Amino acid sequence: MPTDVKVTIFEDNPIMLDAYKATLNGIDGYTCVGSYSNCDNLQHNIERSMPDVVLMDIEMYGINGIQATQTIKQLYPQIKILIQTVFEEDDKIFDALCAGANGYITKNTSPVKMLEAINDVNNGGSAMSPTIAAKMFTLFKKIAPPTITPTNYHLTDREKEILTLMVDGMPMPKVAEKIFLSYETVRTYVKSIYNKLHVASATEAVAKSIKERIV
Amino acid sequence: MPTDVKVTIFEDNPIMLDAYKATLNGIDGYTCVGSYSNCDNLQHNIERSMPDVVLMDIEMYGINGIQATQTIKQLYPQIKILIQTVFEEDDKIFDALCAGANGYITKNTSPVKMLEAINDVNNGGSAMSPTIAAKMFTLFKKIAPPTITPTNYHLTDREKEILTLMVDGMPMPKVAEKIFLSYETVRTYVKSIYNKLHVASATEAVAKSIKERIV
DNA sequence: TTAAAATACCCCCAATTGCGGTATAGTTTA
DNA sequence: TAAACTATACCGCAATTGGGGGTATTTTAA
Repeated sequence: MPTDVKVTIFEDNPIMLDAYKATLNGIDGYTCVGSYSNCDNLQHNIERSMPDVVLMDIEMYGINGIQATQTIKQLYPQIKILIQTVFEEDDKIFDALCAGANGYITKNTSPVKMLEAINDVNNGGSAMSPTIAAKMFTLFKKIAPPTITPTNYHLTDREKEILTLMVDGMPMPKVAEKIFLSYETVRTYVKSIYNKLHVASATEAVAKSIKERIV
Repeated sequence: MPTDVKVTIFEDNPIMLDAYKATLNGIDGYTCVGSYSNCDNLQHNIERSMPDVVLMDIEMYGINGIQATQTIKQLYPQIKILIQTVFEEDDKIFDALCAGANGYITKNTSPVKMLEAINDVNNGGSAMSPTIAAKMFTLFKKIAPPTITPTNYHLTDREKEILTLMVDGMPMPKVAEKIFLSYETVRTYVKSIYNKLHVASATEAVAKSIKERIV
């Protein structure tokens, strides 16, 4: 028999907290190893329970779920975090994803779906409610569009290398130093980059590179 | 009794095509209104079947699933498209999302899950296999701005205005001309921007502005 | 195999930028 | 009301950049 999936719950509402705990402990394959109604002593509580999966309420007093997610992920990247929320706000989703959440489900999700989601994240996948997924798709399209038809500017490896350093704001003399080329050579490459990108300055090149994800 | 969800299938493999068709027609609530093994006469086939949901194989001869998705979405944005794939390549997912897909599931998905996914997209949600979702999360984090908490650099309106023009690659003399300020004044603002952004050059400022969506 | 890229290097010169200042008038706010 | 901030403007100097011209190998592709 495989080991149970160890779950720690963070949930504002004590009634919900108990309900989740009961659900988990009542079903084979899952054990609730910790349940907390706030994120005080977060590190201590995580270290004591050492869960596989954390079920994290996003709306909590004090430290909120997103901050807690960040903290946990920093300390223990292998712990999977499943965010739970009543709201479906775009920026919250966005923040949660950036904080390193592995899944994002709404609170009206059925217990069956919830256990499924816990399984999914525990197995290295991600779980999302359909509405959340739809929002993520929308968000994705919003921030991704620049590369609908990625133009190929035929930059050589050296050119891409130099362009990348330029995007990091490195002045050419430093670039030359870093990649062991003469200053003049770097300048020659930069000129070539400008030609290929149809720009006339470093700022333009950098802007275009980032916007069109050239580097 | 609610109307059946009308589904049109595009699938390379005739055996799979028949299997999907049989599954759909065999279960209450779903009707297969069209099944095609390629995307020839795409528009005609869509117009004749007028589905609620399209089940689209991504790997097909001739017009591929992504192109077809784009075409269908352009013609009939209300039709939901569920992409099906054996592969789980990052750029395919990316392209499919950009083309306007509503869901993305792997072919090893069980019929139950598939019907669920069809329902999800039909109800305006999105469906994703856990592995796909995980990949999307990763992709998302890669292209999302690195700032979890967008830093407020307290730029004044003028500073933002000038920074915006810089991001467009405009040299300072041109900027001065454009906003009717003296060249030296623009330079003073630029210095102030660099201070606030903690950068030392135009390229750095531009890179930071775009990456952190300051402008 | 021959032409075209790609790689690497150099010089000059004018324009632009970065950095250090200073200064004044007006507006906010503590 | 005094202090702080904002918007505007200027100067000098050194460094960096942009644009133009070169030259020479090596690798790639037609």
